[in-house]
Order: sequence, then C-alpha cells, then structure tokens
Amino acid sequence: MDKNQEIIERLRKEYADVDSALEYENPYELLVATILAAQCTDVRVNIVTKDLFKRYPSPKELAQAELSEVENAIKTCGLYKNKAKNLIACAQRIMEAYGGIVPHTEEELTTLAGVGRKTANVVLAFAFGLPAFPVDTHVKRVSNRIGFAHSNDPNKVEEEDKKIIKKEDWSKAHHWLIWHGRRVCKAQKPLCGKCCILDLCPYTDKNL
DNA sequence: ATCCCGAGGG
DNA sequence: CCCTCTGGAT
Repeated sequence: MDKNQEIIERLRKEYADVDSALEYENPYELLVATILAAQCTDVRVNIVTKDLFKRYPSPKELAQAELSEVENAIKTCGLYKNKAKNLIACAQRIMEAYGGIVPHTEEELTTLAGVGRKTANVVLAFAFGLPAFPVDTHVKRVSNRIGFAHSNDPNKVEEEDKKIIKKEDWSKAHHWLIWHGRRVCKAQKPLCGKCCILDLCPYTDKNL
C-alpha cells in the first residue's frame, strides 16, 4: 500500500472513537460554537454555549442582543470583545441577508463577521454534511510533519491534503489530524514515542 | 511561560 | 509576512 494511504489507515484506526467536542446539532449552534472556539478550549466553549443558547436560541434572538450581555456571557472564552461583536453582527446578517437561515456555501459564510475559511468549512462539513476540509493550526502542523503538505499557507495545505485524502474522508481526516496534533504531534514537545505512525513519518522530534 | 479546533487588519 | 485580541488551565 502507498505510504500516505498507510498513514491514513493508521490514523483512522487510532482515532476511530474520537468525536468532535464541538459538534452541535444545528448550523446556528455549530457556527457560534466554532467562532467561540478560537484560542479557547472546547470544554469552556461547551460550558458557555449551554447558557448562551438558552438566552439566544436562534439568530433572531442573538441579532437583537445587547452587546454587553453577550460579552459577559462569553467572557471566559477569551477574545470576547471581538467575538461578541462578531456574533451579533453575524446573527444580524443571517437575519437580513439570508432570512434567518445559515448559508450553505463558503462564499456566503465568509461574508459573516468573524467567519473565515476554517470556520466556514467546519459548518459546511459538520452541519451540512458537505465535502469540506477545514484547516486549522493542528491540521497545518501535522500535515507538514507527516509529509502530506509542504507549506505554511492553509490554502496550500488544504490543496495538498485533498489530493492525498479521499473526498469521503475529508471531514473525518480533519478530526484525525486535529486529535493527533492535540494528543501526540504537539507543537512544542511532540510525543513521538507514542506516535502510531512514527515509522512512516519523516519528522522526528529533536528532543526525543 | 505556554497553549487553547482563528480572523482581520497593516 | 507581522501584529492584536483574551481568559483560564497547566
């Protein structure tokens, strides 16, 4: 079997049981949770959103929310001033431009405040089940280390990864790479000794 | 100190 | 490319 495909199969097996901590049932909730997730742990996002979605169950309520209220509600997630302002602006645009429905294309999603390609593709993949491959810092780092990608540009990484990974696996591979990056292939001190693809990986930790 | 499933602006 | 935004866990 091809070396890259062997890597994919091992990651598939290793992370078969991991489910995304940020998967919410509806697109609105997933969008909000993903915006909040920047520079914040998934655990805290889940705590904050639990209360947030009671107060603002849909874009309709969030669009009319008081800025200071939203700021206080999400304060523990960090970057709260930007996020609060963006969330409200987001909801307003969803109401005014999209009739209260979260849009289904990357072009439309990225017109929303605080929504870049990563967040847009998360929504496409995990709320709408469309073929998308969101690239975050973990995906970027791990892809480069295992030799799938050779660039710091997320767009280039996406392009290279998509050639190696079958379309049906794109969204799943996003999670495999993220969890591998979080648990093993860490930015600072990667745990190469615990890596399931060590023998296939061109990268070796200098501090190993 | 360092990191957490980024985006926007210069 | 760089910088800023940010609280909380470790």
